[in-house]
Parts: sequence; structure tokens; C-alpha cells
Amino acid sequence: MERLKVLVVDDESRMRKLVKDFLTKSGYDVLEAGDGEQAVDTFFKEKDIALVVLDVMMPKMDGWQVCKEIRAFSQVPIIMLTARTDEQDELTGFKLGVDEYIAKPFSPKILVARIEAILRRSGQGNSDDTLEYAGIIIDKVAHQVTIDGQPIELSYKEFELLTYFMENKGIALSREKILNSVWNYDYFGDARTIDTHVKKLRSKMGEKGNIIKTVWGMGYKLEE
Amino acid sequence: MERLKVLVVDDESRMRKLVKDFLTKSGYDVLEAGDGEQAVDTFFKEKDIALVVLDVMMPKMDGWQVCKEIRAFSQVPIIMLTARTDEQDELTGFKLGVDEYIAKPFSPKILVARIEAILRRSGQGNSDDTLEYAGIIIDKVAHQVTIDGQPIELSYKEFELLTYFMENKGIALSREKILNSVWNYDYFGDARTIDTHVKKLRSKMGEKGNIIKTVWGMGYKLEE
DNA sequence: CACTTTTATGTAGAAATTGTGAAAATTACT
DNA sequence: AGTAATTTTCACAATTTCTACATAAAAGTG
Repeated sequence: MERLKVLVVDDESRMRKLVKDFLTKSGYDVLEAGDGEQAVDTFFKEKDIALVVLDVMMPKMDGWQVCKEIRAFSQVPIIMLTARTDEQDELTGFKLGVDEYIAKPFSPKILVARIEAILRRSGQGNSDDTLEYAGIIIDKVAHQVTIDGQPIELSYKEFELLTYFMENKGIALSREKILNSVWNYDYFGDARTIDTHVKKLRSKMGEKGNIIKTVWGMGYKLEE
Repeated sequence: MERLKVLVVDDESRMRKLVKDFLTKSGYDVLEAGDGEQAVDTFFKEKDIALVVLDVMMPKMDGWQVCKEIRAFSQVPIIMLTARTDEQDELTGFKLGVDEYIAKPFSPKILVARIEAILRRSGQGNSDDTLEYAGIIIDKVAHQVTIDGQPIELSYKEFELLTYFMENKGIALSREKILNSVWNYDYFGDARTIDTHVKKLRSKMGEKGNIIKTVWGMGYKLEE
């Protein structure tokens, strides 16, 4: 299991160090940024930051601005730190999609607790863990599929199979290939078991089922 | 190897810059346009744009309109960005021939992934899995043939046969040779079965069918 | 032009492949 | 262990593709 990355943005290096120590001890990988621009740069250079802790008051680019820039591309959870308990700020923050709002000074313990709560809640809401096409949404983390908003129940294999199709839409997949990818490499059974699974998948998918096309003499593919 | 050109259209320059940075890093040549009119101008001035990333909401001319104008002349893949998750929008988009639909905010990583998937699918990706000649495109991976942009349905043997012709265009192929290449070596049936397949191929290819010439007393060839 | 050879085409039956439902085997859950 | 759910196998039906064949059309030959 990989450690989750947290980006800590504050212009005071002492502050960053304190937070970093606590988070590192709690099992996170911590990246630092000393100002807003640096924060945005780091965020988009590193591609899998799980959460951002963001101070409001900073030189060059303040926290609100950083938040906006990040939100234009990402739903990553953001925790805002502010010295003031100004209510107006808090409102602005929620409008921008800030997930939590912690007033300085705060205890590092609380910060860690909040971070863990948020990550648990969002299921480490990495949007790369979802596949979407033609009204079919696959949530790999929750192991859940919805079609046009309606959740459908799939068995493990069915889920794996549909995921494989979605990850390779438009590509004709031979039974051999499917077996090697979805089944374990040590499977030596009948390839026709795929047919059966495709049949069940199609029927469970209702009228969307016909998106899985038969490529005669070859295998199957998910239509584009 | 030449870099593929991607046109990014958005009225926010900050947004364009971020997308551009990512795409440039991923090996694409990025052109920018700040509004719809500029987008259309740029698209038709540059003649080999491989893909367009298009924001819906823009001044002067919105994304749908730009899409229409481009589609009137070109089948270039289009990715639409929209802030709204309005389903109606999505429907309109697909009717206009939008290839992908990404809701803002999104992660640049996803955008790049989608772009690469689309280019790979449309065969423009840097792969030798596609054959192209005279408006006929064979996508070996998808096991799919398009003629002047229109996909046509071929059976397994027909697909193999056309692929063989395309790989040997301009070369007169004896029935013997064709049998040995397209059919299994243990085939001992009538060589005249090729005639039947050629007939079906020609008819399925419509007026492009006559590109397969008869070499009297010898076999067939794909005209060069 | 008559004649031979070769190719084109339509059709029907053969062969191959996939769809389907049910039963058997395996796995997961109390 | 007992039960339910899932996965796999299997047999046969349905479908698609392939091939053979008969006849028509076209091309070459003298």
C-alpha cells in the first residue's frame, strides 16, 4: 500500500515543519510549498496528491486564489487554515469548495484527525478511480457500477470484466486476451466461460447491454 | 516522428496555460484560442490538427457552435469541457459528434489519458496497428474498417483479406499466395472461394470496391 | 466471330462460432 | 456443516460465415 500524499502550503517554514512531522508520523507523505504559486506548481507536477492543507494568508498568491486554481481541475479535498475566525472567510471558502476550515492556532492532533476523516469520507476521492462512458459509471474503489444513475449489482467477475471492457473501449478483445487480463494467469478452463459472463453482463445492463459487441471469430468489444 | 497538434480553446488564459503545460509535457504540440471565432480561424488555417479541446462557455461563439462549424468540414476528434453536468448538454454534444465529454473541474491527468485514448482509437496515434490508403483505414486493434470516415462491417475473413490487400497494395497476388497467407495452410478447398470473398468485399466497400482489380489469369491486386 | 478460358454472381448447404438455459462445481457466508 | 451465491461446464439452439456449385458474363485466342 502506498502512502498518501498531502501537500502543505504555508509561508512560515516553522509551521510547515510542525505539520509535516505530525503527518509523517501518521503515515502520510508530505510535500511542502512556501507560497501560492509554488503550491499550484507542485500540485500539478505531482499527479496524485490526496489532500491539500492551505494557509489563507501568503505572499504572491493567497489561499483563496490557490484554491480556485486547483478547483478548476480537481476535486481534491482542501483544508483551509486561517488566523481569523472571520465568518465571511468561511463562507467564501465553502463556495470555493473547501472541505474543512481550521482556525489558527490549532492542535496538530486535530488537524490529523480532520484529515483522516476527510480522506475516509471521500474514499481517497481520487477521480482516477472512476471510469465513465455512455452513462455507465464504474467506481473502482467502491466496487460499484451505476447505469444512468441506477446502481446495478454485479458479481466480482462481472465487475472485473466490465471494467476491462471500459478500460479498452473500442478495442476488439480476443477471448485469450480477456482470460489473461481478467482471469488469473493460471486459469486453464474453457474460454467459453467468457461467453456466459458476457451474457449475464449484458442482461444485467439492461438495454445498455448491447454496447458490448460481438466481434465474430475474434472476441468482444465495447462499442465506442 | 512529428508531434501531433492539439488545439485548446478556452477563454480563461490561466486554464489554457495549465492544459498546455500538461499536453506539452506529454509530447503534443499545443495551439491556443481564446474564443470561438479564433478557434475556427486557427483550425482552418492550420491544416493538420489532430484533436480539439473545446470549452462550452465562451464569448462571441460558444463551444457548440464551434463544434458545428468544424464538423461541417472535419471529423477531427473533439473533447468538450463543460462546467454543467446537465444531461441535455451531453445529448446535444453527442449529436454533434463530440467524442468525449469532460466535466469541469477535472484532473489534467484524466484529460491527457482521454486524449491519448481517442488518438489511439482513431488510429492517428503513433501506432503501426493501422493501415491507411485511399480513404480506407484499417484499425487492426479495434478490428474495424472505415471508408471515408464511415465504418463498415466486415466478416473475419473479409477483414483479413482486405488487410492483406492493403499490406500488398500494387502487387498482383495469385490465388495461391492469397490462400497461403489469409487461409490456414491446411486449407485444401477450392481456390475459387477467394472469388466469392472478393465479390463480397467489393460490394461491402461500395464504390470504393473497384479499387480491387482483377489480374486476368493470375489473381487480384489492390490498385495503387 | 466462334471458341476456350477465366472471372462474376446468386444460391443453397456445410461448417464454424456464438447465444442460452440448466446443471455441476466451486467458493463464500452463516 | 449447511446454505446461498458465484463460477464453470456442457449441450443444443440460433446465427453468422464459409464453401461449393451452377450459370452468366467477360476476356483472351486464332
